[in-house]
Amino acid sequence: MKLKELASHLGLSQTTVSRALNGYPEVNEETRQRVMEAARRHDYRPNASARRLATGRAGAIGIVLPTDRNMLLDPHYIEFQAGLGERLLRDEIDIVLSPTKGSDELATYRRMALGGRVDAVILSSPTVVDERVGLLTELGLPFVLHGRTESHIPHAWLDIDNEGAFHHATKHLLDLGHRRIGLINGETRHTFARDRENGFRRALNAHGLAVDEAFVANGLMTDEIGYRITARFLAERPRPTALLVSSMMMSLGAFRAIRAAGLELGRDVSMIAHDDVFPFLNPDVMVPTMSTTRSSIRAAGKRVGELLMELLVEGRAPETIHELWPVELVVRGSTGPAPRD
Amino acid sequence: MKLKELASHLGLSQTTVSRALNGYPEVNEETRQRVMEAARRHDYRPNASARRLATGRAGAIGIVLPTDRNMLLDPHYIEFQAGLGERLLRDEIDIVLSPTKGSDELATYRRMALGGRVDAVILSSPTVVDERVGLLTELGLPFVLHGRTESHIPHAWLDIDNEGAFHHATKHLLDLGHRRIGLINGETRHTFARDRENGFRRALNAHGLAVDEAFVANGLMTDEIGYRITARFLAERPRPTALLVSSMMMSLGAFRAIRAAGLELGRDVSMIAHDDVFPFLNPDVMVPTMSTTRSSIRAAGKRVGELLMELLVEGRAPETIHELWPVELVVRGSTGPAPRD
DNA sequence: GAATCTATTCAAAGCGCTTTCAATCGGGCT
DNA sequence: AGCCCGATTGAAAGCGCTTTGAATAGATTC
Repeated sequence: MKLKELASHLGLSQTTVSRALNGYPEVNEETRQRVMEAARRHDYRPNASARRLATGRAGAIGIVLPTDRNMLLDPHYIEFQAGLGERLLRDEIDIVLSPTKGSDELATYRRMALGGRVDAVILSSPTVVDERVGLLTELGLPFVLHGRTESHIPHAWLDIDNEGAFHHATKHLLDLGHRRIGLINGETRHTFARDRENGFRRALNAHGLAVDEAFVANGLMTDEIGYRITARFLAERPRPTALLVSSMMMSLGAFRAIRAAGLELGRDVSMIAHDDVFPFLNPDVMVPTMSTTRSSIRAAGKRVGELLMELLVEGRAPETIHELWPVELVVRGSTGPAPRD
Repeated sequence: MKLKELASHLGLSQTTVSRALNGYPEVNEETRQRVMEAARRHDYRPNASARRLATGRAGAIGIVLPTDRNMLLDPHYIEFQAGLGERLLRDEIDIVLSPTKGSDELATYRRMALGGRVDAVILSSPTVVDERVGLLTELGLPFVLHGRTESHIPHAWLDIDNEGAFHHATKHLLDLGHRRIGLINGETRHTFARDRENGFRRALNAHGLAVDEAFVANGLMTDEIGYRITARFLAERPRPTALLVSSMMMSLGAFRAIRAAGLELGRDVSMIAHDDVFPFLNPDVMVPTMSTTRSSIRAAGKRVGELLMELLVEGRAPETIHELWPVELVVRGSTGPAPRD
């Protein structure tokens, strides 16, 4: 069923039917009801491509999906998407995933912009200096950055307070008497990793402590890397009495390494991990329960969707969109007072 | 830059330029080169909507994404998507995610089909009786089912041999002398869960053993549920000496429960978990290493993408597409001989 | 030299919508 | 009666691309 047919069925012009369906005010209310009813009865759906072509709007927002194994292809993505989708659903906006090989990433953004497949894109896991911001600005494709990057170009972003979170967490450990604290972080090129490290260092410095570089490590946020780094840390003498871990996934590995070293989490070694709140990994039911800095990545996705709509529909200026979310510290069983030497 | 402009730039008609770019044979080779070169220089990209409208093809395939927390919103999804994307990338096919609330799922498929946003869809995690197959067939929207469902309607599917995998795993445990084996499975409505249970039961029966229903449990495949079910199993007397677990995520919880009960994995209790091969969770580096039934969900995604293209481009008949992948059993450290009573 | 191919190019007609610009019809006003 | 106005509806022009049906020019055939 297309518009034309529907219109002739009703004995109306396409114009009127189109207007009625799209909520234009100049349509007689009675006519509108008739049109709506007929549309429902015939299960009419406007053809997406035609509508897009006519309006110039794509009705979709894009996410470039790097398919390389070691990109951020992990639960973070899907949770974020779920939140985003939750919001976009309301306006029947689709999410277009454009798979890409790592090296072609920029080209893929270019393709998206020029091809008119999407009205805007989401940028995730930015690096400290992220060229995507410049590219998209140049291409004129609206975007919201989830995270932050150093750029003089004004743009919309939403980030959590990584610096503050890890500062807070570190301070908490210091207050518990810990003096040798290890940082198990994501890859250095990512802004969030740098920010977390900054928070960590600031807290130590404020306490008059130097950072032991042997206890700062970065890597992919996987179970395995978490295990390796922790094992390495615990082999040092003296070893750290507390660990700050950038992801729950890594903390799983860290946990194993602690046990493998014959130590007990929460007593011999304390740990605080950053929790993005995954439905399948609950720090509350771990044994011992895991202390975390917590911020729902799903909620962030939802909010980013909202901001995107403001950008697109209400024409809000990108440079007015800067949101920094506070991160709460949830103290649970994996943190305790520093053991006596 | 649009086609019209590019054409007038070149002093050619839109027709010729369009043909040159799309590889039609009736274009002079020299002309084609000129066109290609100009297109590159001007960074020309055909407008996706216009092309879709003209050809009737959407150049995208759809995935309905249930945003409810307790649907399959977990790492399985993203890994599958990554594999799918890897393949679709080659043909510049997009993946359109249509977020939906659980209850509106069917309506979302309907919307996708009628709106012409996608050329086909992927169906994931089917239930034993899955109404989506009927709906899509009726709507005439091509699809490939990842998994299986009971349906008299011919359709394309790719599944792993869940029955065989768990039969094999159970048999292996029996051979090691285990007699009380627990099954920690996904939700019963999913076909894969039913198939795995069937494999489990068949192996026990073939061995002349009755299934102890107290040792069969189903639930969401999360860390937490894995923990709870295992704790319950281990509280029984006599308790099971081996566990069959439907996901690595659950096995993490199971592992904790085993330890919490003061038991040792691989000695007091054996475990075999199903591994979908996540990059962030490696059974080889766990302590002890985890025995698994292994099948890469990412590889499945890639293959489904391939099948989709055969369906769409080559016009292969859906009913000729039935792939059942064997699942390998990888014996590692978490399985050992049954302890003496 | 006329007729027939062959290779190449083009004009124009859609694809199914939205939107501009006009047209129509009563009623209200002067 | 004649004119203006608000409310409602329509005809037609695009949106940027693909594709059909023709046209053109040079090559080949008889």
